[in-house]
Amino acid sequence: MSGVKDISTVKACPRQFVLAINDTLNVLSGKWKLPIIATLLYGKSRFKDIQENIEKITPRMLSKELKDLEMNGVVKRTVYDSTPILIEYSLTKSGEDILKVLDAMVDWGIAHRTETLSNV
Amino acid sequence: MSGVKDISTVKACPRQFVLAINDTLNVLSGKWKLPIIATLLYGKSRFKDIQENIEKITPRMLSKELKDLEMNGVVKRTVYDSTPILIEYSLTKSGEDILKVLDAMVDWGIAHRTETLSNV
DNA sequence: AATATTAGTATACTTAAGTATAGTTGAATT
DNA sequence: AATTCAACTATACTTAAGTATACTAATATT
Repeated sequence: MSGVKDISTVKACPRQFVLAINDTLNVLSGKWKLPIIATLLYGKSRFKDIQENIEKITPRMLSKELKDLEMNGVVKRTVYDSTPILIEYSLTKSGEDILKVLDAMVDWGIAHRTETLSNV
Repeated sequence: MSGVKDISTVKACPRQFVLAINDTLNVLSGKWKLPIIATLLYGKSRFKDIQENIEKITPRMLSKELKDLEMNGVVKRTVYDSTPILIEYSLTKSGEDILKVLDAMVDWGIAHRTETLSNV
């Protein structure tokens, strides 16, 4: 019921829809956001693991993006006060739910490739 | 059947899914892509109209982004050989179908706001 | 003939995003 | 006591994205 369903609906596209789309794009855009989210979906959780899983990301970028995702409520950082200290990154509920968006993107991307190939 | 349905599926996320997601992000990312697509969905079609509809976009950026979207098969440029010459921009089938992605983004964005507010 | 309109292009510049490389802190291992 | 490891931070730099301002070519209007 919250979705944009057709063009006539878009004509009256409310501000909160625009904000919602921008929030979503914010979480997904940039070179490393998607690899990081995918890695966390896959189950890897420690800084080192994520870094090793994503070839060529620098610790600087990983740190920056993780902070960014944490601030945006997509990633949760947990410090385990064990010895040695363990820091675990995980997706929040919202973070996991973003799969639905990725799902729609996969569908569109594949359909689009088919579409554009058939028009050559 | 092309969608990413759950985490176990993601574990085996095929290359073509990644490519598809990247294609989609490519079409949507940047400061002006969404406003342009929204304007075309709304029905405006001439360069001037689009420019007037999107406050603060420079002709340079509009020109660049339209070319980009055209190359990506999302926008179609039609030259009407009338006097005066008329150039019309419109969304392709794929371009219109991207509404489904926007739809998923609206849903996630709104749910995410609700979610994060409830966690304060 | 001078001015306006549409659909842009050209050049120079600024800001944002990302990279490279080295260093830090605190505990653990040898 | 010296080295290693995890989880980063700091500084300097490059590349990409976006802005500002002015201009052009082809017609149309006054």
